[in-house]
Amino acid sequence: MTDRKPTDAELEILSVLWKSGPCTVKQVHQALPDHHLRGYTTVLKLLQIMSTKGLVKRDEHQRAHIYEAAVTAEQTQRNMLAHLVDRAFAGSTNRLIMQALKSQGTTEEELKEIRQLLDKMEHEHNDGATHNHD
Amino acid sequence: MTDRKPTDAELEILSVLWKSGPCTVKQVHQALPDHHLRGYTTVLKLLQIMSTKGLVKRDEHQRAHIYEAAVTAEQTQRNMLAHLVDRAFAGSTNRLIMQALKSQGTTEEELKEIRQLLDKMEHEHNDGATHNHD
DNA sequence: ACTTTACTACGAAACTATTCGTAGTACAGA
DNA sequence: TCTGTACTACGAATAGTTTCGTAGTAAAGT
Repeated sequence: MTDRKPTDAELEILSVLWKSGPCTVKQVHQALPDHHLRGYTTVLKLLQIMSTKGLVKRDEHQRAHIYEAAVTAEQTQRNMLAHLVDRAFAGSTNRLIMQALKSQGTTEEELKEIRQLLDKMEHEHNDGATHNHD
Repeated sequence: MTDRKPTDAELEILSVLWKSGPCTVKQVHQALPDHHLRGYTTVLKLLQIMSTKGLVKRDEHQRAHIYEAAVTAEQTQRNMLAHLVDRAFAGSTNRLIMQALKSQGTTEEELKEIRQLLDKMEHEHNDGATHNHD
């Protein structure tokens, strides 16, 4: 349910819904970066399939159905991250983080942001848990 | 060339090659976690396809050909990370890192490791120079 | 009422990934 | 040489994704 792995095309549509909230097919279609390359009915079909998969839910009260993401960005991101860690990083989330840090042109602003989260996590470690330093 | 996006099955095979170095088909097959579920010729076929895609190269001097990864783990990881950032994180690597940090049960050890990399990157920001100290 | 417009539903084609079976071949051992 | 083994090559079946065309329908305009 929450642990589905959307395909690329599905992800593209989910991104629109996450960003814009509930939309008609038309709105989704127009919001796609390459909407002139995709047929309208392609998007419709995709949304229908996603609906049966439980990735989106729809409100049929209007003539033009309203589609809405049924999975949150966070859930999906975590799943995909977990999958990637598994497949390409030999199971090590840490390795993924290190690689991501290296490969981006990070601004100081962003580095600071990460550092703050790091601090927060370290606190939680110290308060809550048994820590073993060997 | 460097920017191919391996499929799941391909990634599984690449992982073996990254870990073990050059291998025969047999060796790859046996190294797969679920090798009893995959046919030998399935792996062979996959390796042949990957060869035409440039993901692996092979040495045909032996009767049993030797396959070797033609892309590095790092390159591939970066590509896949970039792809994921694009698709699922609205282009923000930072958001990916934050999410990854949150979703893992991180040890203090690992947090420290990340912090060190962070320090190093901040230094580079400050003096603008590239210096590798390690 | 009739026509046009804006939608949905759905079948089917095109493509890709993954699977394995069968056929062919080099080589080792009898 | 003959036979069995261990390998490669490759076609073809299956399954999933993505595409869109065509048909049907409700609603709005005339």
